[in-house]
Amino acid sequence: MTEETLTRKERDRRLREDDFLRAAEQLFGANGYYETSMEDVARAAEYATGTIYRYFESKEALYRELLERKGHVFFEELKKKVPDDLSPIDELKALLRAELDWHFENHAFMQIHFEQIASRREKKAVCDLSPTMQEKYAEYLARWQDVLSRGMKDGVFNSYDPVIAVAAIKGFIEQVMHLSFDDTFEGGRNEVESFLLSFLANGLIVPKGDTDDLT
Amino acid sequence: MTEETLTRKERDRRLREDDFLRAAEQLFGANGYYETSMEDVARAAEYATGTIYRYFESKEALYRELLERKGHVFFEELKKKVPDDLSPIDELKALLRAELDWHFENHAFMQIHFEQIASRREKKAVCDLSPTMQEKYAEYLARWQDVLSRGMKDGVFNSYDPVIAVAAIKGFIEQVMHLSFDDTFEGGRNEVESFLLSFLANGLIVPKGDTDDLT
Amino acid sequence: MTEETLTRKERDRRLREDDFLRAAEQLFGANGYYETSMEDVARAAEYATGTIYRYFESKEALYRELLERKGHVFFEELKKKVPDDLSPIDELKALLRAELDWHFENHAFMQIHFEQIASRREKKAVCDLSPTMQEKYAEYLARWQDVLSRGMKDGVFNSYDPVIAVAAIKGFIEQVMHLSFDDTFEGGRNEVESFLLSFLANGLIVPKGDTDDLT
Amino acid sequence: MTEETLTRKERDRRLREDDFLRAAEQLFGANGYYETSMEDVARAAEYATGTIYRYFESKEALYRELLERKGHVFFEELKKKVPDDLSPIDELKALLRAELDWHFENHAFMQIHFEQIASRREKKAVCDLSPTMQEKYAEYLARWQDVLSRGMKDGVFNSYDPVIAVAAIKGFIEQVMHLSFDDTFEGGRNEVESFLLSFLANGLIVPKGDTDDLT
DNA sequence: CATGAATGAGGATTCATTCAT
DNA sequence: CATGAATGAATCCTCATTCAT
Repeated sequence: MTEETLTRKERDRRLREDDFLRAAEQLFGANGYYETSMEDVARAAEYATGTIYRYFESKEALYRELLERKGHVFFEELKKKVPDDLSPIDELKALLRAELDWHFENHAFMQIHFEQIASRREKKAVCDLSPTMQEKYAEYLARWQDVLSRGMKDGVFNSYDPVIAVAAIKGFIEQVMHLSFDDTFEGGRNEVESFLLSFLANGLIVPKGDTDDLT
Repeated sequence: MTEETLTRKERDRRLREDDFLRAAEQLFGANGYYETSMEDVARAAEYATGTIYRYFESKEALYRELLERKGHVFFEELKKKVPDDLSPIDELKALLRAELDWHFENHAFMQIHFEQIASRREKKAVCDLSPTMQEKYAEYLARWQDVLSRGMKDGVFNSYDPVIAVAAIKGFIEQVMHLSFDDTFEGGRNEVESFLLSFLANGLIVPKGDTDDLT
Repeated sequence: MTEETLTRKERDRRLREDDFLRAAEQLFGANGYYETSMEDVARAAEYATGTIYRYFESKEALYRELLERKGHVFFEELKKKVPDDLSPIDELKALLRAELDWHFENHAFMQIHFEQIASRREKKAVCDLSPTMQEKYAEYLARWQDVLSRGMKDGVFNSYDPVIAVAAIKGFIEQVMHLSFDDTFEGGRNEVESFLLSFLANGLIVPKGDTDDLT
Repeated sequence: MTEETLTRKERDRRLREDDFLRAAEQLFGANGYYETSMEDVARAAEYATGTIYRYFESKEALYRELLERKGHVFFEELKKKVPDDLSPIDELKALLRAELDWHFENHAFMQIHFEQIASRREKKAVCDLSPTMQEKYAEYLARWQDVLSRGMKDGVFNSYDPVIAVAAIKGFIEQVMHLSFDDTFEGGRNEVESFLLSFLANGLIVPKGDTDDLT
């Protein structure tokens, strides 16, 4: 009985938290962290200003929690969608598809993520992530690097410094994603996906017989 | 005489403006727009707070002017460094090198640019650029697209939607740039450049005899 | 039956009230009125926040009630411990001892009392006492004054304005009490009592033959 | 020239600070720390709310500065008014008079002091004083204790624990002061002074031949 | 009657902007 | 034209109090 009560309470609490997190996601995503006031979030969530503070210690805590929760979900989905016994090429494709899924389904959050990422260097990020989340993110990058490294060792990928290559591929994906939310761009998810795979496969420049060396 | 006076005034005015823009560039770059106060800028520029307002209407105007001026310089340099009579491949290389030069010489500004870019979509960008600058930026993208299109037509580049391809290449460059300013990354300008060219030439995936089709 | 029910209800009500008053006494005493929230009180009393308001109209009412009840108890004890047929000297001693007893047994409350006293003048006291309690307090001061007056008339006390003398003696007692709760002070109840009595008897300054007049 | 400018600036700054400190003294004194808002202080000082923050970091800092400055002045006056080559009795009298002067001339401040003192024990004081001021206060208490100790050694004062005796005398003075600001009390500064000296000299209880021991 | 989530007015603080000197 | 003190709107956050369950 006590247990059920607690559970219900816990569930209720979660529901409220989610109300605020959802509202925060939309607003931070649409207007940015600094251009969103706690009152905005409260109003969007249809609560009074003070109510947020029963669930989140501060604006920063709300923001951090949003990053944490969403990050958690992202990594969970990744785990589900990308088995770890694939060949490098298949894993690359699976990772790419999982990212695309995520981007297309979490547009507002990705805006926040980009804002966070853009200011990650130097000291200007709104907040630091929890050690747990930092670690998860590091693991995630490590996975990308690992996929590339394995593929290079197997000879199915060209050889690059995996650290650079991962950064490059991710920037590449991100820009294409950005683009795909631009009103002027007409392609859909499929165009984007096939472009990415094709580009990764063939690069930009057509090999020209014996002289395919650019540098 | 009047003319000379005006000129001197104009020149003086420019000097002051530059003082503020330089200070703003450093601070916005290091701490972000919202974490930089006008007083910070004034102090860094060694003027009084109110003085900024003789040169810039508002904080936003200062920020916009910074983007405008720097953008202008960037496009000027591009014009100088990249002649317009090159073959697609050479122009691509020249564009790439010019961007790399710029990135490495304007680190603080690029931070600002990334912050701006990250929030470009939706309504959250700190400010809109002037029509002139928007046009220049559009021309610049068009130039990239044109280079790619020409190369595709000539058969030296693989065929993609040029709009996507440009976005991809730019995201790709930007991330690698970001990385190159990361303390943990050890490569220098040359590593970065050769990586980019090589990746553009060869892509990631090694063509495997007859089955080089990934999709 | 109705009567017994009411009685039980009444008794229950009292029990709840006492729970809150006890908690409030501890917290107001330890942290002060303004640094104690109603939620703090509720938690300490092991009730929900809202429950307090079934028993006390407001935070101020809770505070006032605390002063009233405790004041009432204090005056009751005084009545019990200090018979009213004593000689001035014995009554003085009895009053003093009763006060000391009270102080040592109600440390937290005395903190509150001191906070109240310190801000009694002007308009800054947290609340006014009820007329009843004000009257009781006035009577209590009057009793002190009466003791002194009688003693003066009898020639066993030196002659002073009784109003000043009472204030002085009470401030004197209070400070010594304050001190006795200070960690750095090592004396106990007995030291304090004997000091007070001795000081009242002899004053500070040793009479010097014929010239014991200071003024 | 530069020097004069700086001096003028410094002086101006001091004047503003004093405006705020004066307003704060009145309001904190009259209504207490917690019942005084920064807006109240600003309005009383005839400035806008934000202006205070150019002079004091926070409400607490304003309060602390008030205690510090006033404390400093008090100790300065004490130094001027009480030479340190007096006999114990004369020094006692001089200290007493200096305190009375101060009390009568700084009524509002004394209210604040009492509020601070009342909550000094436990953890509820609004703020801690600076180490410097704490030291000065300790020295001041030490001086009182020293006067008493010397007098006791010389045989002109009765022997008590100086720590208790000082507490007692100060409480004694404070209450009489409090009283003197009460509307119902009709005595003035002289009555108060002569009462205090006389009480210190003779105590309350008339020595009764051989049996002057009360305990 | 108890509960504790929700409320929202109130207060501390910040900072872009103004303006008298 | 420079100055920097003053401004006050805007924002974060607290907490006494209410009220639906």
